Amino acid sequence: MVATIRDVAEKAEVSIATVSRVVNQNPAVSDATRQKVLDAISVLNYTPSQIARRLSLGRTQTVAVVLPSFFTRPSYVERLRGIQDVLTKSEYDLVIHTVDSPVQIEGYFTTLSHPSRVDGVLFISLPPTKEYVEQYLPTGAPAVLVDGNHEQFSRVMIDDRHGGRLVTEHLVKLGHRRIAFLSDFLNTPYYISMQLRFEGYREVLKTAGIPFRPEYHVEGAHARLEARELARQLLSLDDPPTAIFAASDTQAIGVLDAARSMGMRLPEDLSLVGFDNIRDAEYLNLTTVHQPLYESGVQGAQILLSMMKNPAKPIQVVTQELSLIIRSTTGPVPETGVSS
Amino acid sequence: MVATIRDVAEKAEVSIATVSRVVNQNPAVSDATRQKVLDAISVLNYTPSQIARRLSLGRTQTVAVVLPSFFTRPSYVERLRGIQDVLTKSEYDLVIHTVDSPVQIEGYFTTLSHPSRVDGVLFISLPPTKEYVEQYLPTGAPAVLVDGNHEQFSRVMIDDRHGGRLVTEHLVKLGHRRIAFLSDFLNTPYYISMQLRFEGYREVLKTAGIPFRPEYHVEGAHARLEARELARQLLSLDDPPTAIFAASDTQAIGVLDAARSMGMRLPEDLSLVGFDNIRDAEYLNLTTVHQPLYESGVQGAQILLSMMKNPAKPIQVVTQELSLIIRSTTGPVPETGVSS
DNA sequence: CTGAAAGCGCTAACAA
DNA sequence: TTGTTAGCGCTTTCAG
Repeated sequence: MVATIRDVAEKAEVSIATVSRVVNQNPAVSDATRQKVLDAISVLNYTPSQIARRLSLGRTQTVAVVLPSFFTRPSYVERLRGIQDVLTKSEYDLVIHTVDSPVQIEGYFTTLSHPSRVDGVLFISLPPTKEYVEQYLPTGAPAVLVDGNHEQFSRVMIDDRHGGRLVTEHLVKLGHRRIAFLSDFLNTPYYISMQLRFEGYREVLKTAGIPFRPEYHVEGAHARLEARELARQLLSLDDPPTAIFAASDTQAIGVLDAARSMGMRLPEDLSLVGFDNIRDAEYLNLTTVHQPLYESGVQGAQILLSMMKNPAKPIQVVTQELSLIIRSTTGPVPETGVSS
Repeated sequence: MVATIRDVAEKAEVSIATVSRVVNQNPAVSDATRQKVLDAISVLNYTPSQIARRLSLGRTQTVAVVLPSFFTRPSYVERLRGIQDVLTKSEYDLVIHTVDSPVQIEGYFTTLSHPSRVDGVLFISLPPTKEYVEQYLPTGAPAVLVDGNHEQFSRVMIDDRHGGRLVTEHLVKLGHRRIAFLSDFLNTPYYISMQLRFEGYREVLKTAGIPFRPEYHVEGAHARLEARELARQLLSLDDPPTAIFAASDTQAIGVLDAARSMGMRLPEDLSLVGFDNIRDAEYLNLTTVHQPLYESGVQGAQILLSMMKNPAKPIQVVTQELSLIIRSTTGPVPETGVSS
């Protein structure tokens, strides 16, 4: 029913090899024959079968991106968009796979990245398993980590610990000493980045001679609602923090709402810093750390493209710049604060 | 370098047909041989080539979803997630294509949906072009419209006009007569849905004997920031509306901010209704119309799956239920309002 | 500049 | 229950 290369060859009265040549822009075809072929193609409304082409070429012309199933989050969407934008311009198809449990990760890391399925893989915010590293990385399709950090992978990453320091230093400089840290659960396989931010936070406290107070560290699911509750909890302490460092903007927004519902004004009564600089952060005038989300996708995809073109290429590591964006949710520590 | 079916056959000392049988769970294989093959497979770490399989089967085992390039919006992401969730459980790969200009749509509708590339196509919020309908729909891969409405397509849709009525009736019932409508630009190829909501709005006004006031209809880009400006404009009129119907929750949130920044309280000073019931709407306690976004993806994908299984299947149309979710941003018209 | 033919890795009759 | 074989639609030597 659908025209094949053979139909075109027949109609143009040439061989299928010639048709293949004109389709692939091979210059070794006379203008006359080329025209005949082109005509036949348009008459028959012919499109080459990608599948056949791929089998013949021995490549799938497809790259997979694997990411946690809550790709609903703004940060994943942004990264995905970056990837999508560069892949669209290439000859590669993009297929998306989501994983939601650590056990599933295992499976995906192995079967998915098998050369029979894809020519390359992008992992977003997912740490590779040891099995994958040992068994598939050496022989399998090239892989790159976006928002991940593993010596044996090409990757684009940020210095999360540094980010944690940036935020905390800013707050300390403003005179805050009661600084809380609100984040995801730190003990999940996904969020090593959060742990690093936490470490940066603690480092700066230490340097500033501020003792770490466990009650100032709260964890919960990565969502506004949960963050709001955690913030209420924090702000209801006998000796509440004067500043909150939320490990993501999404969570910072929850804090914002909690503060607002408790009648507090920012930055007069409370200072707040987020992380990521998602759209809403700008909109809400939230002080935050900017990390290039969209660009991380773009760069990851570009690195992958280059690795697929030249498999001998050495590991490439891109560390993206972080910058503190000071907006209106941070200010000097309130005068009225009871000094601890 | 990678094991093929032939390697397995050799190692197991059987024919490739037998290997193919065990791989495809064909019961006509003795347990003994099956075991031999299975062993060989695991020793060689064999995975069948999907490409070869597809070529042989004459199917691509791939479905494409085509959507506007701003898939960054919560509503698209939700729909996409629904599609992804059902496809993950099937044997189909999902490839994503975005289009950003009407001219690109044209191209995608034709080349993309060509049978050589995909077995099925899902279009999200994209109206099919006449060319596509005439040339490709009859012979090409089955297609379904998610959030679209066209007689010749299977589709899952909502009654947007009805949604517009629901909102407006609610407002009218509360006593409002100065009701504004804030939306995307109505004259783009994408948002027919917005136009229908607008029509629903006007119908109810008419029924209620409320003349339509052009200055109460404002349009702008689909974003919080733009909506905030539009709302300010609306609220600064000499005779400002007492209620605003925002055609999407995202825009409603912009209105919320505008009102708040002008010192207005909701619903005392202003009533506000959104549309979609995205996560944030619940979080912000926004009165809105719930439309099953995630489910639209699920259903669209299921319909497509059934069409691919049985191409003779007639067109399936699912109209999803809409429901008005009354939360805290709507209330009776303020007493102090100057009656018009 | 053009054509013949082998082969990419698999599936599915058809035979045995 | 198993093997043989003919494709699927294309790319790519190798000859001419």
